[in-house]
Amino acid sequence: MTACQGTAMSNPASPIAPQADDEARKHDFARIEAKWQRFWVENKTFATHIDHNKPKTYVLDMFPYPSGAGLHVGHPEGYTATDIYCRFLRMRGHNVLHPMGWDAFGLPAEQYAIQTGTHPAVTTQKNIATFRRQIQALGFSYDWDREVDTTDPTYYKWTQWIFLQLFKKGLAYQAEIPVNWCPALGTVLANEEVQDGKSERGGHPVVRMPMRQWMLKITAYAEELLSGVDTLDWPEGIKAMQRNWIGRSEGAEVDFAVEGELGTLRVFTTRPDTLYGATYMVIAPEHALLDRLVTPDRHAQVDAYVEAARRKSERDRQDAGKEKTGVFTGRYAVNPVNSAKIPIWVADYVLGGYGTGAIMAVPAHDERDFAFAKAFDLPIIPVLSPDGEPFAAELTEPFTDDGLALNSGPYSGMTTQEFKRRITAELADRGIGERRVNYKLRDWVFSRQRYWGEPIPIYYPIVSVLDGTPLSESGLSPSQVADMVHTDSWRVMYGTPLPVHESELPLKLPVTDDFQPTGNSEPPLSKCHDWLYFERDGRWFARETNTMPQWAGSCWYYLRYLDPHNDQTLASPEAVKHWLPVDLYVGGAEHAVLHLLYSRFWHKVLFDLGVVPTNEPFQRLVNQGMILGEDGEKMSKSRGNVVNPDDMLREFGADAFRLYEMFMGPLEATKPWATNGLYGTRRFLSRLWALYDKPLAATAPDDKIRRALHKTIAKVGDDTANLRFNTAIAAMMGLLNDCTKLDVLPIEVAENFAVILAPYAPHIAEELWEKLGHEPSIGLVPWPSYDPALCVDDTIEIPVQVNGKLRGRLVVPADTPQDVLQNMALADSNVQKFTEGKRIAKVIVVPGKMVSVVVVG
RNA sequence: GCCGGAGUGGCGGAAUGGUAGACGCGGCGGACUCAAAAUCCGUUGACUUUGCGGUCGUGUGGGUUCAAGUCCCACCUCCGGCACCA
Repeated sequence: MTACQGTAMSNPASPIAPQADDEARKHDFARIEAKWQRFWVENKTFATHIDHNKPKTYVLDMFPYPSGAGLHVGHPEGYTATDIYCRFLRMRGHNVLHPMGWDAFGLPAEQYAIQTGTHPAVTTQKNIATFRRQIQALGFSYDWDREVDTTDPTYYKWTQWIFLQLFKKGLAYQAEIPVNWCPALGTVLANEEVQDGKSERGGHPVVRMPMRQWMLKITAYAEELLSGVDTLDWPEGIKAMQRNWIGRSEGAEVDFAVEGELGTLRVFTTRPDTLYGATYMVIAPEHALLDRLVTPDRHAQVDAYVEAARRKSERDRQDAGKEKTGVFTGRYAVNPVNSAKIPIWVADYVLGGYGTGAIMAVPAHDERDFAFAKAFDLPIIPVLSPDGEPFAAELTEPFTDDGLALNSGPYSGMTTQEFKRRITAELADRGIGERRVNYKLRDWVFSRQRYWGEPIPIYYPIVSVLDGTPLSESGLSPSQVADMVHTDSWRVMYGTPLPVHESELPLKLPVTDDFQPTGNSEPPLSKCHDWLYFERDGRWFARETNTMPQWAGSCWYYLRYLDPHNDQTLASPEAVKHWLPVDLYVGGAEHAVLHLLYSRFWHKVLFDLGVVPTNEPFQRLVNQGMILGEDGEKMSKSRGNVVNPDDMLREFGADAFRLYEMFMGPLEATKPWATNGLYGTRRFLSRLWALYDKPLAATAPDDKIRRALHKTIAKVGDDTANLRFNTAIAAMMGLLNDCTKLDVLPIEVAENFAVILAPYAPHIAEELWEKLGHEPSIGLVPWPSYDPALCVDDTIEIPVQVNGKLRGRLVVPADTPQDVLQNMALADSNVQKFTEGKRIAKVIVVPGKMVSVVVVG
């Protein structure tokens, strides 16, 4: 065992030497951290291989979008947590998979390209390099051999492959969907980019325009996605959000006959028990039957209303608030249960895309119908009350609870539940209704009119407009084909999508320097004629020019990590079988719904295809809380409260930074940044460093410090296993405070302290380990065990309460029996002050805990 | 409005129903220094007492209990998400 070199007190004291010596003995984090980071990379200390002799644990971070701004302090919060956890599990003998990669397709790189002409691939690689450098500077134990990049063709080959499987299963289809088209910008905008019907940037008008889009039929998995939520070890809030997003609701569809031989209008309702109270009907402005329903005298009004509704963006239609608008169509329908004649209105509070796009309105028992009926003076007829008795006065608000029916013919007096069951059955018998389950969840619009995304591996025949014959002229150039398609005699047969053969994947994104919007509604790829048009077997075809959304690459990246270099399959069966599911997934709550839902959807499809062995991808999910600025506000450039990790690392070092990020509070909590706190963790490390300058003692530590050590090992192990990093660090600070008082440092303490610190502050731990004469890496040392007997004190302090108030403390051996405690408590002079002259009604003694005396009088 | 989470010193936070405020930041006092920084030692919930001690104290109001930050009921505030889904 090498003694610490720090025993330099004996140095002959030249006036300068002691100072220089002090300097040399300081914790030089910059040198130490660089040294060990290099060591880990060069020795591939954290490269992971399948090892069936150890329990496997797959710990996943949400991989970042490598933005130009670089890392902010929020990123390393989750990454530090998982790193500590992984290092800890390795020391506990687990086979740990812990990878990192880049979610690198996306809008910012493309916008930057439009502004500067720099190709998105260049920007992306530069940003990735920055992120990688920053992440590595934090000393994380990722297996860098498994790094993935969603923009790498060897990666998106498999994103495309998954799309083809979806297509072949009928889960990918095309539809005309209204999008936000901004003619001035010549581009399609996301809902977030539109405000008050104007583009967020520039304030140009935006119109809703139907456009051909690729859709994924996530609704086919609605039920499975919903029921699967129950099996997940996720925060309740996130699970609730997923359930809410899927939005299952049970009810019935009912046909209403429309007057004038116009057939029937079908509605969806969750309250068929209120059918007798339907006093009017409403259909959505986009309803297919609307045109036929409107009576001639009403056409002008209805058309104007529909036109106005169409112009509003989805968001505006919602932002308009609860102010109800609508127009009578002039037409009536017949209530199937009581033959009442009720008017049909058109109103935009009914959504075209949900249920049947039409409702029966029961104003007495529905908030929205009530507001509408009040606004347009329509009748409100109660058909339900808490006790089945009519309401004494006119309703001032709708009664929406369950209760007993009234005014409902043979059903009067029936409970809501019973009524629903019976009427649904009866409607079904009469052939005018059926039980029905609806979901709020919509199919996923999967195409983007952008350049920087995965090409969708689909192509289409080019045919003659006149007679549909395929374009099979040989000797044409792609540009000539483009010209022909742009005339009106040839067209791309979008109705006949053909999948690119799997052997031709990846379908690479063409290299171009023209990412400018086309100015029409065509995506930028439509300008890459050489890529777009190709001849095969004498016929000409056009490729799909839409690209995939950013979600695509992040939907399945956790699978590619398992076997990132496999060019035969997205990951080998052996790898997926060994590693899945992800045991712990850590990331921000901003992905609570979309990313996690889309990922679960793809995973379930892959499960059905037999590609993965589990039906859920992420068994346990933890959301790290947001880190706010020092002012308690969300960090943002405009507020000027952004903290740059590079600055922090330079001044405090990675170990102090990691400790601080974890010491701030519970991982899940939102908490404000305080750079001052970093002085605390840096001071902790300097004092720790100085501790190892004390003379080392091979003798056993004294009882007190020994107990402190064992308690700390127990506490840090337990807390780390449960992701309670803040209290684990506090415990280590406590141990250091105890050790500081020592004159010599027992080796048992020196070694174990370094080992339990290693997951948290790995650089200094490695250095101390080496100083103690051991071979690196400390990360490979088994987690120390502790003696439970040493974790309880033999002398304890017992509080004594009189009538619930603390009146004394007894310092006694831990095993002091009950009766002795009681006698001591009652004999305590301060306790006696409060029992004197009173009757002792009861004495409760909890051995090892406390004594509670109850007095009366 | 609905769903989820949280309210504890000057600040971040800690507490299997059993001594509230661990640990850290900041403050105060002291040591070292010509001085300052750094470092080290002590102290630090409020009020009160020379001291021992006492009173109050975990968003508010009730309740259960020998004992409540913790459990129950009602409410208030803040944060996050959803929001005309019939």
